[in-house]
Amino acid sequence: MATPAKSRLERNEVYQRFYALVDSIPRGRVATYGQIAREAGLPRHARHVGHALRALPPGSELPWHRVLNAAGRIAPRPGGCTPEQRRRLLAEGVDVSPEGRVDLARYRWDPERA
DNA sequence: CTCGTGACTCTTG
DNA sequence: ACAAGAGCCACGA
Repeated sequence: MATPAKSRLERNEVYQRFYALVDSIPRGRVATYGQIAREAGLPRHARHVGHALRALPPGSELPWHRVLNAAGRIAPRPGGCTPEQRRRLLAEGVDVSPEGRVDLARYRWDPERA
């Protein structure tokens, strides 16, 4: 068997942890995929955060738009919802360049600091 | 199970 | 600042 049931359950738990972390990003702040993975106790699992967010239903309440890549850019994705992510961030007071770049030094969420 | 792909990241040049 | 290569590992065919 390539995928034991136990692994699937664990994956689900990991996803829930990612969702909880993303959900705790304050309004007007942003975080990176790698950062979320680290906070979840899984360093170098940045891609898994991407997978988790990709599996999110369209009408989700989760603030997925507050998650950017390590370069402080809106992650390009096949869906084509990138413009909407930029729009949502702007609506929260996050300055996003037309190219989708955000100043992480200014907007990065620091769980320790608040 | 193998293989290709990817909402990633880091290091080099 | 950008491009290329390597590392990482789950997902879907």
